[in-house]
Amino acid sequence: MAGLRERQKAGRRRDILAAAAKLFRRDGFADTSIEAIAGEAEVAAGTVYNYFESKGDLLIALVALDGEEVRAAGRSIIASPPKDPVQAIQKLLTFYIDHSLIHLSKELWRNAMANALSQPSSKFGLAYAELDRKLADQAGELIACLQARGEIDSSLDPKTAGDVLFEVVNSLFMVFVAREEMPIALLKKTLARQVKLVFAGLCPSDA
Amino acid sequence: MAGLRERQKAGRRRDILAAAAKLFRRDGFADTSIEAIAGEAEVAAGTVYNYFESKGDLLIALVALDGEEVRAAGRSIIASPPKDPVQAIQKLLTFYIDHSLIHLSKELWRNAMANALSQPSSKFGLAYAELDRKLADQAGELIACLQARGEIDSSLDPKTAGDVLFEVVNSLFMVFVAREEMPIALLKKTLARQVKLVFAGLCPSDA
DNA sequence: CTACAAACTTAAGTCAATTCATTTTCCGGA
DNA sequence: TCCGGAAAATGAATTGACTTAAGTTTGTAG
Repeated sequence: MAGLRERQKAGRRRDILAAAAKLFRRDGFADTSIEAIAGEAEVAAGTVYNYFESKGDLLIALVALDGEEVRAAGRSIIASPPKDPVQAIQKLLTFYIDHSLIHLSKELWRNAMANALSQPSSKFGLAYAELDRKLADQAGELIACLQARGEIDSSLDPKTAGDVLFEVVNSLFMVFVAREEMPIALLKKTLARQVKLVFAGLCPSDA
Repeated sequence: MAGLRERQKAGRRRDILAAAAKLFRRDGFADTSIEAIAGEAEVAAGTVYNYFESKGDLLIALVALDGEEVRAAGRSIIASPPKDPVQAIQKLLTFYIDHSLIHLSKELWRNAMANALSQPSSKFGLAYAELDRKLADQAGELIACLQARGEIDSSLDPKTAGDVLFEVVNSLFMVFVAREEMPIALLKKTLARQVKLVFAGLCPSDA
């Protein structure tokens, strides 16, 4: 009968996460205290720790929500990728980038990544790592799809190719969020250059 | 005459950094307090803040020392790279990896990276970013060198290629330090697979 | 030799995340 | 309806990074 206690618990969790989302976005991560989040959610500070292991976990939980959204949308790109393989890859990766700033600022991304890095074994640190893996797998799926159409050397391991492409976009994204002044256009331009290079490869052409 | 004050100051700085290195290595980052570092260096806690902006900066200073060492050693590899271009690249990148754990544990790397990420504009956050850039540039130099020997398509931008290769090794290194149980052999194996793929490129071979 | 200013050190704070002993709330059974 | 115990909430206490204001030390100019 989904007892009252269960429902209250789920509700509290939502309330706390919503309060955190609101305050993190409004005041930033560093300037939002647990007290403030607790106040906004109308609970005591200690209660927050019954639902989340730390302030950082709260942020990573938000990132994870965002990640699921991106991943779901990414599927539709894979379903009908552009003819040109380089464009297909660019489209998926650019999509990841464009979505990243809809819900979260650069400051929040920095702190989320920093927390995931320094606490990789916590419940939410693992969640972050898994999200990354899923997005890399998604890139791998796209590669497999392009291989099936003969656009990409079919002797290559699509998983490895997906990993490399995700590493490239993820590394560039880290630089992007680390520099408050760097415009998203520059990130995309750099990404395009690097994807082209990965596509062409380093070995001398037979020309 | 290199006034007494100057010399004392340099000495203190060295003492504090040495104390931090000792305690970080022995007890880990989280379990080492500024008080303890100050005690080991025989100064007051506040004094530490005259030399370093934060506990994280202290760690990044250690990483920077390590980084300079790696970079200097990397030059000798570039000076006489192996004949085979894939092997040359592997040798440089594998060297970075092998050096990484000589002075710093996985836990220290995680915390150093996390600090550099969350405070990218602090003095030492910038130092970390610059170190990364220098290592990426070094990879670019190697590519340029291989291009000069005709081992690599000379129409490619060596800087871009160096960036991509460094992103690959750096991303894999982050996964490596995030997983306490991951052996260095697996990291190298994965790196080898990805480097080969970047070398070959994704486009269908003309076979 | 002496007085002064700049730079340094210190120790006593402040502040906010996290913990924990205690109280309150909910549930199932008598 | 009432009771015992488990789960959850509470907020005061703890902890440790970082700040600051006051006191020292050092180099220097008169």
